[in-house]
Amino acid sequence: MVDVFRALDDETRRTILDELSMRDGQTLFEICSLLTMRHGLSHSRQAISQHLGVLESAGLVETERRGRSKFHYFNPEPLAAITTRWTTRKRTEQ
Amino acid sequence: MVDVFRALDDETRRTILDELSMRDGQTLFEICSLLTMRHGLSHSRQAISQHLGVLESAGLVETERRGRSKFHYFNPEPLAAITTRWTTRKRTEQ
DNA sequence: TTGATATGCAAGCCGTCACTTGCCTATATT
DNA sequence: AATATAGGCAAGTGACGGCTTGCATATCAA
Repeated sequence: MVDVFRALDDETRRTILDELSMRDGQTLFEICSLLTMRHGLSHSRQAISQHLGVLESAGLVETERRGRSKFHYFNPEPLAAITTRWTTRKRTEQ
Repeated sequence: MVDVFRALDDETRRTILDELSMRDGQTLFEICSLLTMRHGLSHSRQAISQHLGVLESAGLVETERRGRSKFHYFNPEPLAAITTRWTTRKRTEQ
């Protein structure tokens, strides 16, 4: 299990979330292509696969397998806990 | 310069933000005490000092020096950019 | 069935991060 | 002035993370 904070601490993973938030349901190869074409990130397929594994482990990406393809979907729900941790907190006067 | 995502990718730093968000203007020694007493984190003074440096470099903590003491203040503003990056984004239909 | 496509598993390398240790500077106290 | 307090700087260590490489599995097409 990877927490949301670690999952977000990587620019490649953040860019993957950018792409998925714009266009859901992409496969590993499609994501690899977009990262190379639009962001100049030339990583191996396995590197991206591991990144997607981290994002899925943190609950930020959900997957659905059909045939030999695996489709990835962005789930923004875990992001809510980040800000609420420090915004909705009672203050102790000094 | 440290970005917000890296600064948040550490439980000790997140706990420091917890403490500062509850009670602003604490010194290094006060923060060290709280981490040991209330959270069982027994790190050296230098370790906490380095964490505060990271948080300050990310803009999450601001400091004010008076005499030989340095007071630390929580600044939640950089947190806003995290969620807005993925929530306020136009979606491309597939 | 044969070959191509889409992905998974695992080991290894290398850089970075968190933490410690030792020493130093500056301010306050007596 | 001498001592104590609050913090800073820098080098070293151990562990973890990101990436690659090689091989394996599963599905589709011809």
